[in-house]
Amino acid sequence: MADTPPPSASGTPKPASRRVVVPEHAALEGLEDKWGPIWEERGTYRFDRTKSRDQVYSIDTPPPTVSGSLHVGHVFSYTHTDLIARYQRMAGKAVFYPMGWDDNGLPTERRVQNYFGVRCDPSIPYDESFTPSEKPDAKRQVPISRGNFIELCEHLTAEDEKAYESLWRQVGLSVDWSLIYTTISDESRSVAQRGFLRNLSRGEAYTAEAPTLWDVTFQTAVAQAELEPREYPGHYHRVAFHGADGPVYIETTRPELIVACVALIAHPDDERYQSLFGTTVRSPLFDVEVPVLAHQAAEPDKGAGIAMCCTFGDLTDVQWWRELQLPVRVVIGRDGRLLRDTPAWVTSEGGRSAYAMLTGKTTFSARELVVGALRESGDLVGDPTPTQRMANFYENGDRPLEIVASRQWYIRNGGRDGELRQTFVELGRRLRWVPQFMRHRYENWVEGLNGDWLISRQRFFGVPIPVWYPLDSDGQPVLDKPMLPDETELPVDPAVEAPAGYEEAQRGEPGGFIGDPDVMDTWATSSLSPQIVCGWERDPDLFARTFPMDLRPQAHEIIRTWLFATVVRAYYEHGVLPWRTAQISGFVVDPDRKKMSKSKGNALVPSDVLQRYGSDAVRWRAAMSRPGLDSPFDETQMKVGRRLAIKVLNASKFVLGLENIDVDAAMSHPVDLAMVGQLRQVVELATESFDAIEYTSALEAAEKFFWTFCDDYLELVKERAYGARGEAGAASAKASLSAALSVQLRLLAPFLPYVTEEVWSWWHDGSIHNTSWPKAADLPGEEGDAAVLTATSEALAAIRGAKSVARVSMRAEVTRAAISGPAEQLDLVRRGLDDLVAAGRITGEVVFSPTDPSDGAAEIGVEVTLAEA
RNA sequence: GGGCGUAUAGCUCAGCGGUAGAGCACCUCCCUUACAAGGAGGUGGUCGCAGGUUCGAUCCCUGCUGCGCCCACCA
Repeated sequence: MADTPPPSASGTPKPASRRVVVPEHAALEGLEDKWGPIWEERGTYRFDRTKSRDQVYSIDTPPPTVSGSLHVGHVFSYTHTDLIARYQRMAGKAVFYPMGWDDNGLPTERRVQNYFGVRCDPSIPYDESFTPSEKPDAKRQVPISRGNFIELCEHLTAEDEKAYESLWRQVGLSVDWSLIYTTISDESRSVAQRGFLRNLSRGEAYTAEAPTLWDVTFQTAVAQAELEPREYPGHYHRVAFHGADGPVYIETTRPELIVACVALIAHPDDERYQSLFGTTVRSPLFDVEVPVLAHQAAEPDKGAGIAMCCTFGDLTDVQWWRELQLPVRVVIGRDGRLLRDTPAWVTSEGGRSAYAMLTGKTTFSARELVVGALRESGDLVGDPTPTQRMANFYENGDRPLEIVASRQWYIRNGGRDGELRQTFVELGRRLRWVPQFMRHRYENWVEGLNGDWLISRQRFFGVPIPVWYPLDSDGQPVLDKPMLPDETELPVDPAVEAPAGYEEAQRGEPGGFIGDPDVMDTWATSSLSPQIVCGWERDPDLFARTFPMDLRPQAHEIIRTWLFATVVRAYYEHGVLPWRTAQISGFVVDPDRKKMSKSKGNALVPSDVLQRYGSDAVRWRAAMSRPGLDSPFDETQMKVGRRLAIKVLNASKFVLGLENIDVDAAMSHPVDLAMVGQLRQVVELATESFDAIEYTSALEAAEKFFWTFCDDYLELVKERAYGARGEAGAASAKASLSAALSVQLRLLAPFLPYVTEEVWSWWHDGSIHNTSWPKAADLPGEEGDAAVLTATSEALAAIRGAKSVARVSMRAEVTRAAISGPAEQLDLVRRGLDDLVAAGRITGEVVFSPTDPSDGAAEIGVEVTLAEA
């Protein structure tokens, strides 16, 4: 590895003094393996930390979740970022381009469970000699200690991360691989815990006992941002509550929750229930008295128009509970089963015996039992009618979430504070979004928040909440007197370390302490990615040079999570937006326009595609999908990119194979000046596009010109460059060809880093990726008339067309050419006539016949007479 | 229910007040000293539908419709 920073990009690159060496057989194959190690060795992409903030371009790379494999969609979106990184580097910035792995959290735990056939049981002591089974059985998971479990997580993620890095290197991401981070590392843990402690000290984080969305499979709380509504089959049950003046019918899909009913609720304007408001009714089976209340969130046309409110069946229940100040009646435990103890509010004998049959049952069997009992008691009207109801699921779970009351940690995000919410909306408006319309996603989400951000998880492989609680003389934790570590001690694990002033032996003892058992959700760490990579509090010098960052590239599906959470944390800690620009990439979708994802089984393994077409080709295809737009995967498109890369190779072989190129020779020929003039415009267009993060437009401009350059210009000047019409003409052609090639290779370098580097190495020392982005001024020579090339090319195309129609070779001699067109067009053709004559193989006379402009014939036409075959 | 995006050639997409564009695919031809993993030429579209503005609309406005996504709802 090079210790010295890469040469800064400045000035017009000069060819090496050594002779140009064009290989006999140039090919794309093997370029990845050749250049990857050289870039690493030379430190081509190393961040130059001597540069000040205004000379730095810093990128907040998304750390991919380490859960086994990356797919083609990842390759595309990470390439989009790399295009910008490479452009900025060539444009003279010191590019701060780290890479991270998101390896903490549930996806990792789940993968470890399946991979090794284990599960974490925190009550088991650490076993130093533990080794996972050779033949794990995912169905019969072996319980192991938390310590052993975490070791397995670390082991497996380390393996996965190697594979990820190797893929990214193959793709050619110009990441500075010395700037690697993982979200479970000590450094990330320190940052996450420090961030949390700061939030806590400023009152932005707090703990509260509250209704919490709970996944009974994973045994953890989940946050609003992790919800996924899904269709879930159920039945409507029409059930009678007993009122003073007869039965009141409600409809419910969850009869097992009747015991937890705290009120019946109808809309205040609903005529049917006016007389019932203020009265009470008794629940069937359990005979619990509940009030009938009015609330505007009740919808008259839903079900019976009057709802059974339970604490808690769904989020509307939570709203009613909060706004109508209803009691909490918890019947479902964290295991998803009905509580063993008969609830205290069920007082009648009949009610208590009715509950007896439900204790410890799953919600599913409890429902069946309750329905049977209701049918028997006559409180069920008719048969349950099947329905598809929407239920909230944890995005990684497969059982509907329950709502349980539990103590959790929260960070304020405006979900319960309109003013704060508005602050975050405002911050979102100050961010530059690419594409712009993605801002709506953000505003939709922030404005729809209904609670603070729940960050604690009852899991194992994550960043521990850095908090202890003293135990009173009864051994009960004193929750309102948390004990916090000093920032210098971070990271801490309260599960194995004792707080200051305590001995480990006092853990769990009366008068001793306990550690908070929870870990933070992975977003609570990744929301600090700018702080982690920029060295917040660890390396103030680096931080000053890189933060706030320039670019946050990410997928649109995680605007509500990663992007929003990062804005929240940076605002609290630094009072600023964490970056200037958010670049939102679209999805790669399958031919049916469905998002490609591993879980859907339609994901493509990228290594195959990269192998077959080459990295440059795949990158080209990625670059053709514009920011924020979904793009279908289509292999035939890869071939187009590959063809471009091959063309670069071949055209370069031709240009650099010319003898005695004098780069300082005067460009004098009108066709040369025209080509160079057009290229100047392309440079400006490509630069503007890149500055606007419109990499696709930059590519299109460069590519379109390049094909014209090859198909028309190169053909026109080939003979002249070989010296057929004298030294001056040849020198002009060769100087133009070489200048244009240099500029075009650099325009294409961000897209095709391998082939451009290969060609560059034939005639330059050092990497093309450390040279300067081309400027119009790199193309010397007087201002030419760009139209000369266009007109001459048009005439050449007409000659080719005539030959094609006549079914003769392009080499066929033309004994007479009559060129027609508007007079001013013909003048342009005259200026390039010698090249046209050579390229068109015109051996006889050329006549010009101007057309009358009033005829409307604006095009150049050529009538040819061909030599006898 | 609210919002965002999108609709142009068989496919993927540009364009955008002034006579429809590219690439792929398809057809025809051509071994030409950078390139047959190539080159040249060609076929192909009432620019989703209906109104409106305008001398003129694929483009601007309004309303529909299809597709995709985000948010909300979940009795």
